[in-house]
Amino acid sequence: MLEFAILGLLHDGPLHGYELRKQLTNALGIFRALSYGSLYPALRALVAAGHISATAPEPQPLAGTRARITYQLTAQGKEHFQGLVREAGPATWDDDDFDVRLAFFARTEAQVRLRILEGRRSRLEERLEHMREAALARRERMDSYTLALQQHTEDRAEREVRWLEELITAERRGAHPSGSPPPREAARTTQPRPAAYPTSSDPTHPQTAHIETKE
Amino acid sequence: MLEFAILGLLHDGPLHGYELRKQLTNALGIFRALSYGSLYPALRALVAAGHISATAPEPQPLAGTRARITYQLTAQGKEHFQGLVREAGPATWDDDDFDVRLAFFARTEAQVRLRILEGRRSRLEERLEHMREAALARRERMDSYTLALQQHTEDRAEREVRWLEELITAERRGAHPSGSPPPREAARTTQPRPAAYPTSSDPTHPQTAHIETKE
DNA sequence: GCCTACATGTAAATAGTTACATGATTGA
DNA sequence: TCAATCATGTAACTATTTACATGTAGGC
Repeated sequence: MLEFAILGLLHDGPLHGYELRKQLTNALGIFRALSYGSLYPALRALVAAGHISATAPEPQPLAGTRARITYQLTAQGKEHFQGLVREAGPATWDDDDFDVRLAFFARTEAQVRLRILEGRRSRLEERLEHMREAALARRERMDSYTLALQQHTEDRAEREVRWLEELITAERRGAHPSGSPPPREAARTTQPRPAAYPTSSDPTHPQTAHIETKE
Repeated sequence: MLEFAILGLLHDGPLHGYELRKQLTNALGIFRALSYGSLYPALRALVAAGHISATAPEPQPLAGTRARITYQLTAQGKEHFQGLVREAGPATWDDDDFDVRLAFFARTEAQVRLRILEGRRSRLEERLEHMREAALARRERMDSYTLALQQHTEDRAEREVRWLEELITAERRGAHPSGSPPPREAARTTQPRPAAYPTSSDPTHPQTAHIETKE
């Protein structure tokens, strides 16, 4: 999940570790408090895998800073990310994963977006049902705090379902919510297409045209 | 966190593992999908530590079931739990921990309850501030999905702050006496409120916290 | 002189999951 | 016969945090 998020963020342009962390925790809100103890090893693993490349530490660092190492996505990394995006399965429907996926929806094909949104919705509805059953079963034995928590959790889930409903509707209309600017095209690819990958024998859906609805 | 939750649940009476898991996932909503792979080892560790005791597997299991092992809190376990409750520190302010703590508020002293509620609130407010700053900084580079996620996350946090505000107010009114014995069958629920949520997301309507000062 | 923000890293520990294995009973 | 629900458990793995270590530079 962390690697996915790093690749997704790096899609918008090169960044160094420290800044990457800030974006993941503050801007996107995913990863409440990501530690360097997980970030830096992850970055090195991605470099080793060839998904990202690292610049040598800056020879003359800016005033008040230490030399930084800037990471950027390779063509291979871009491919890899797209592969991960398409893999979206049941694991994607729960809390943390879903947020991360949604954060990079602009780089996700419409059909996958819809699958994720609907998967998330039914997951939430399932949970709501379970909660209500359980609540009924033990309603006499519940103190006011448990009850308050339960109701808040239910309320939150209901709200998210309604929100998802809106997103799904917008998606089906082929439009984007909030009348915001459409997802911009990806940054230029400096490398030509890689020749072949071992798993390319798997036939992908041919009708998946990368359609960006431009208003 | 898991051990804390087990001890907390067992406070209400003995349970066997399978049922314990159901309560932790469905009823309390904490632990999205707790696996037996963590539950059973945790139970054994608690037994080894003397915090809970296990009955021998039932000689004659009920129809359609396998022999069960029932666990119950020991006096020592009760003490230990109270110790953990009082330890509530900054780690308690974030998402998962907070829910678990709140779930066992009925067994928590008033002053600790207030500390947790206020800690959680300021944590959320801090997060909101970070998010808004970050959003401002990169608002031109944000696609509609990122924006939608951000707004939903903000909205959720704001709502939780308001909810906490209510809980804190109720707490300050002295709704629950300090160091009181656990309200075993306490908190007569006024109304389960079936599905009476407003259909439109009306931000002006504050969600009523169900901390009824049952006295 | 110390604290904060910037910047990168490692080793050990922790908390949990996944996949597996067993086994009884009920109902389609 | 097959799936589902109930019920307990183990071993291997994964992801992530914590605590530590190093270093620069500006402001109080």
